[in-house]
Amino acid sequence: MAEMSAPKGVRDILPEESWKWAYVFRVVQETARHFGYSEVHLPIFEHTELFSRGIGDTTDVVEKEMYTFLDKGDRSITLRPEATASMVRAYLEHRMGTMSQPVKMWCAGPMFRYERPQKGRYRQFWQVDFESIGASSPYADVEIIAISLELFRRLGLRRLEVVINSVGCPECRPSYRKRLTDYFESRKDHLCETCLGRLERNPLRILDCKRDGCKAVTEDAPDVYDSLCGECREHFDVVKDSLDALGASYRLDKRLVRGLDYYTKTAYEILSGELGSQNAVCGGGRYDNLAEAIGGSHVPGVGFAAGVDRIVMVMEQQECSFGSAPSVEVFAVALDDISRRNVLQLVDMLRRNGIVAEMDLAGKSMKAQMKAASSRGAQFACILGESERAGGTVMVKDLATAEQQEISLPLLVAELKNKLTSTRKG
RNA sequence: GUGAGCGUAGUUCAAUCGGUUAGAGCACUGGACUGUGGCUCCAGAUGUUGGGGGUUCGAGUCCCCUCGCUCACCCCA
Repeated sequence: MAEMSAPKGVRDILPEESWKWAYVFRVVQETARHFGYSEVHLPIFEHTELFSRGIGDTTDVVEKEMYTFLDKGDRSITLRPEATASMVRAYLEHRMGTMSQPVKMWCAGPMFRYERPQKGRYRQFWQVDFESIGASSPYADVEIIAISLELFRRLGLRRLEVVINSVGCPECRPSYRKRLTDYFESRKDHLCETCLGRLERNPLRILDCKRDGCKAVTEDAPDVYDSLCGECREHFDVVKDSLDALGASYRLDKRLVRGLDYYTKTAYEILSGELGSQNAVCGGGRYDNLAEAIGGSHVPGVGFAAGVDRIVMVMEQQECSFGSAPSVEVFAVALDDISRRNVLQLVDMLRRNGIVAEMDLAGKSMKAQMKAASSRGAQFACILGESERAGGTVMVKDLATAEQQEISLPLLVAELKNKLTSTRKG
């Protein structure tokens, strides 16, 4: 039944998984607070132009991966493929340049890219995005990298690889680009077809081609580091020194590129070996020319985005803790129809007192209610029948030990809380 | 956009060389046990074999198309 299934490349996060996601978001939120980043909620769609100018109209993302449509007012609208452009747009639109700089914000939400789905890649996927806008100092870059490291440390991710590079700035990149183009031009016949295309549009991209032939050619390609201008070199040195000071290990990789003019200086990614071929769990860098590209004044910025789907995937693979799973503390059981009314009141009273309580909603027999109580994972069953009604009591059964105890109604909450504290967390 | 593998019940899988009415475990519902879950036993419900077309006396099985899933290329978080 095609009409009964979700569109290709999207997925439902169901109860068995959603509590794990909630845990990840809680950790993100807390980490953001400790680093002084404020949460913002930005729109899921924007003017198409924001992305074609902000991301670059020669990128694959903009050329063929965007969900773009005309709305009823004939405006070209695009479901956001990433969050950075919106962040900078919001910064400019709300004149955040008048605030104390940098402005540090984060957001979380779904992103959309029309791509062929595969492991760790969906058409709707979730990212958490941190941006530090308005400071050009390398310490802003370092803080961004540090947040992502601390976030993953708190989540318990292991065996991550941090890869960093500097892609230069509008001062030094053109000359590097020229040297690179000249170099590849002379070895054209060794390049694959896609790289021949890249040669004209974006020669930096050839550096991370995975084909053996191209890889071999890139071995002797001009080094980015030799081409960095003084400012970029100094910036990069401070970033590296600071990471050393923080005890963070990283690998330099001159193949890591962001070929567009708005991306400047620091570029980094954090990779995990548990993800298959979509191995980046986080990626980011500096974009000092993005604000201008989307029509604003010159505002430097740096940030990262981390993929929530992939984070959860790695955490599951590495059996990381997601805190405690939601659990039912009390399941109230009615022995007859008259007791159902009392059970309803009982459950209501327990909930008001902060106890996780449930009851049968399907009109089941007592036996089936008991079964439901244990399949829901309840710790206690509170049984209510004719004799309990008469005595103003409730029969409390510990479902793990099968011990039973009749407790009078006024004492019930205190008794239950007492029994629960031994197993309760947080 | 390109390539490969796979689609049978909610789920995991079975069904001989193409042969009758497509089965089983788990899960679900009910009962044995009329006020006590887990264990056991019994019973029940659930399928357009992803969809369409073709070959054949006969198709879950073979062929074509299509859709979907998975992985990889590509790209990225």
